[in-house]
Amino acid sequence: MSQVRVRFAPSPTGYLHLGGVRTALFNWLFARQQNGIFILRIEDTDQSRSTDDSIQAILDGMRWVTLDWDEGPFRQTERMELYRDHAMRLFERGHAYWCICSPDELETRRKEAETKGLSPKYDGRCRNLGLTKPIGEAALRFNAPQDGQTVVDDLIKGRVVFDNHILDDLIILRSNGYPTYNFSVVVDDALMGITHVVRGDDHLTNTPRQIPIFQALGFPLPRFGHLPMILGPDKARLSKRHGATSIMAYRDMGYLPHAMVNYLVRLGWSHGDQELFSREDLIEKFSWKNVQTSAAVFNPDKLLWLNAEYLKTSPPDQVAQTLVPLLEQAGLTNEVRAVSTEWLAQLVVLVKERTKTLIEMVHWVTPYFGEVVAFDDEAAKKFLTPAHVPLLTKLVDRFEAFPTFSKQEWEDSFKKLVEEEGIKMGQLAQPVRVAMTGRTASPGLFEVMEVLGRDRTLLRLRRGIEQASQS
RNA sequence: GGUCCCAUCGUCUAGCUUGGCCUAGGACGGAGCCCUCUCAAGGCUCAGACACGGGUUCAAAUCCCGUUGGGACCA
Repeated sequence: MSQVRVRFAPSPTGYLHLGGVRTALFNWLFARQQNGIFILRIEDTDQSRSTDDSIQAILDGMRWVTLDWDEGPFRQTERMELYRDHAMRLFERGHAYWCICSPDELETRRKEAETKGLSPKYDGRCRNLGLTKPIGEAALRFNAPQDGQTVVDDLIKGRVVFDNHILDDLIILRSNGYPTYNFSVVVDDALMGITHVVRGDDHLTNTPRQIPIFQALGFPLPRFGHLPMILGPDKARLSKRHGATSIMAYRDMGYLPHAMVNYLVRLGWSHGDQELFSREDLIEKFSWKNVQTSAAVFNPDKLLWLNAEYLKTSPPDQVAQTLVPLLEQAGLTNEVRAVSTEWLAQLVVLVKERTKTLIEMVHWVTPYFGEVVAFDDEAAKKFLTPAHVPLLTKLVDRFEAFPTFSKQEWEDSFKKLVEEEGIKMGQLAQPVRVAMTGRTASPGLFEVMEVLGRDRTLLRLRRGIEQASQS
């Protein structure tokens, strides 16, 4: 069998959305698994809606989720000659004819047919006129077969049969010389040697229109596969009104690209009960037969959970690295430069169990930069009062007796004080926590001290005592 | 309107090809308990589904037919 060649062919009419990424992902996985070729093709024939910004957004999005392509990006607007040549070839072989019906005429006739309860398809008026060259405004129509059936042996949906008499003589070249969608895809898929056309199932009913064109052009048929749609919570096709649907919006919200990929692949595909997949896992285990036939609702909660999983299990130094630009955005540029990458990784380890996104992580990590920390008003009001001064002072005195920081020794010393005072851990822990982090919620106290180091721990505790005695 | 696709917990899904192992499994979310210096994380437990109706069969979530309900495409 010849080499697998698949493609992802988005229209550049906006950002790259989640559904598109999933389609690209399935194609990419199949290509990688089969040692095939993955092609990126930009379907920008509809120039009125296509923009260069959108093309850039597609490339950026693909790169972010690291779906690399082997050929392309091709642009349809650079291939106009090919479409015209092949359209003319169909005309010369008698598979297409010129049609001089004006759009207005077609519209009125269509309505007439509809009121009579007939099918609204083209009535074939110009089919046998035998026009040899375009006279004024003329479109080229494909002479669609009307007998028999077209069978699609779909990779995902199985065998789907269409009666050919429903087929319309669709326009392949508009009167302005531009090809129509159904024609340009066929030409591209054929010329690019695509072996498996895998796209959204909104294209399933386009397939019987396209197959006869492949055949008339004398090209071999690719296999087809139609992926189910992604729906919003209201079961309507996922769109902007459901909130963020741009892949890049998720980067900005602090999601990890691997978490996105893991989530998206499980939306419509499964491998038993497995939820977490490495890239290698996916390439190895992916198969069309485990792709779901029905549409799936996008579930932000599960995505969030997955992101948290990836935050917890990814190598801390890598997480730290992706966190740096976000810290800089948060105004911590100088602070970040002042510390080592090892220390940043240590910070990630400190907070990763408590955060679900990189944005949350930024928030959790900020107290550990700089010498001193800003106290949260509520927290200080509750836990740094004059009543807390004696106890905190005792603790600092004991800590200062240690020439160096030792997690075990400091923790023992802390617990001993608690015991001697006959109080509960929390009664001392909370004031200490607020003094060190400015907040009432933080990682374990002694982990925090470890990250802060002896000097900063003592400095912050003293500052806490100052604050407490002043309030 | 026509054609096509789809239908298991709230959601993602396993199971359906090759009926019995299904008193339907897992995950997210929810509830509760445990752990605990706070917040998390983690552990354990619970609630929660085969759209409906007919067949076929000793036996159907699984096969067939229909109904209903979603969706897509064609304009």
